[in-house]
Amino acid sequence: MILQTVRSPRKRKGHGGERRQEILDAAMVLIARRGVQAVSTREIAAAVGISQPGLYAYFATRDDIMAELCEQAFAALRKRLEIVSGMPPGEACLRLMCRAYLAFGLDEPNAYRVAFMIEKSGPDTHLDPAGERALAAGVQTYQVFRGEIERCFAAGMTRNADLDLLTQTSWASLHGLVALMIARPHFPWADRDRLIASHIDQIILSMMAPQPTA
Amino acid sequence: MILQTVRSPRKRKGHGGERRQEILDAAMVLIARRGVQAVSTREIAAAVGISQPGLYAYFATRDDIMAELCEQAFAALRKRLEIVSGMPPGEACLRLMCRAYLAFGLDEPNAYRVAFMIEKSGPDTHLDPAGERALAAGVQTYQVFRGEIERCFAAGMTRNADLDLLTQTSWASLHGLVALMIARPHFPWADRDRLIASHIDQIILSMMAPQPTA
DNA sequence: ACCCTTGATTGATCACCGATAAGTAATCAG
DNA sequence: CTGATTACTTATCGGTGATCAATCAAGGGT
Repeated sequence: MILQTVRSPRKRKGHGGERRQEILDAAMVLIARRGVQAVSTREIAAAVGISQPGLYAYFATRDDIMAELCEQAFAALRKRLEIVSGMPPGEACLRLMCRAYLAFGLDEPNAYRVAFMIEKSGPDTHLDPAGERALAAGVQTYQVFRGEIERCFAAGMTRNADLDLLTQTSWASLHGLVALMIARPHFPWADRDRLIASHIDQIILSMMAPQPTA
Repeated sequence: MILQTVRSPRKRKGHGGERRQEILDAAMVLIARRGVQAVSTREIAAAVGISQPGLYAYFATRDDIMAELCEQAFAALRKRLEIVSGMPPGEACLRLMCRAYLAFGLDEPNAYRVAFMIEKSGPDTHLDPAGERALAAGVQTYQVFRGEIERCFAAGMTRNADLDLLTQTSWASLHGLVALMIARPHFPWADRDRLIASHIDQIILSMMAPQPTA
């Protein structure tokens, strides 16, 4: 595969953050084309027209690049979720937010993968700096999601269950559908639109039903 | 890390299928210890006491080893799900099956990862042989899951929605919780037991409610 | 007892990976 | 013009999955 773009359309005089974003953009394009795991630092470097070690002037690590892309992906998801922030609270608002979440994951599977489906390694319990940043971005997005649910509940939706419990259950359900459909596209899935509708119904139903957990 | 076991406890004379399972067992142990992505063919070979190229007499590819482990993982999940096959159909049966699913994923995160969370690569649409086998194992397990739901529905549970739709929605929800909790253990999760209870409630509720999708 | 075929296993090697070290070329302040 | 700083390079390291020709252990035929 030919990887280099214009072979260094400009060199020298790289004044700060410009190259940095160039690298991130190139990385995202390559990820979309060849998959997250398959993209190498050499490919990224070639795509922006610099040598492979040149990347390390801007990022400490390959994972650092991924972490930055992860932050950007979470920001994009956050933006999608926030389209409901101006809506009157209620069921329609929550439905739309769920729909926005699924649309993001299914429209931009690679951004979604970068945000949610990169696992650092095994069972070692501590977080490296890149992992910290990624998690923080995730938590921030979580809080937007949670905030909207809270708003709808405060405005009179009946269920009085634990807000975090309900938010995490709902988020996990949404994630499950996106992650599975992305990761296993060859599975004999039911009709996509009906599946989405069914899934959202499930979530909304659990939000509005009287709390059965006890 | 010291990887070799007894440094080649026995060499030569690998008569057929015995070595094969040895390799798989060693691979699974190493995966549990160091993570799926971090385990190399050299480590696996050293653990069973053969050279690295020696693996390729038994498996065509590293991914082939993973595919075989994937099949074993799905078989283990299937076995867990089948504990409800002797139960009288009904809500309790479905609840227990959901609980069994979550227990498998959370008890054996690495088996779960191998089964569900290994992504081959990017957006190339076709499946390699290893991927085919993994998918087939997944479908087989799906059908066990689906079969139990069908049995409960046939025995009088009310909802008459599309069975595949409901099964896939439920499976996806379960997967979402497991996948997220496994992949992001540092997220500020709610209390684990209550989260599990809430999640199962959500799924059961959607199964028993009258079909709202239209 | 011998040889010789067969197949399991190996060391050597390939291309590639992420990362580091040290040197070089361009730019800018004075 | 000089010196320092920045941006980048080449060379290299150890590790990866995979391939290859060579080798070693066993077994059967004679």
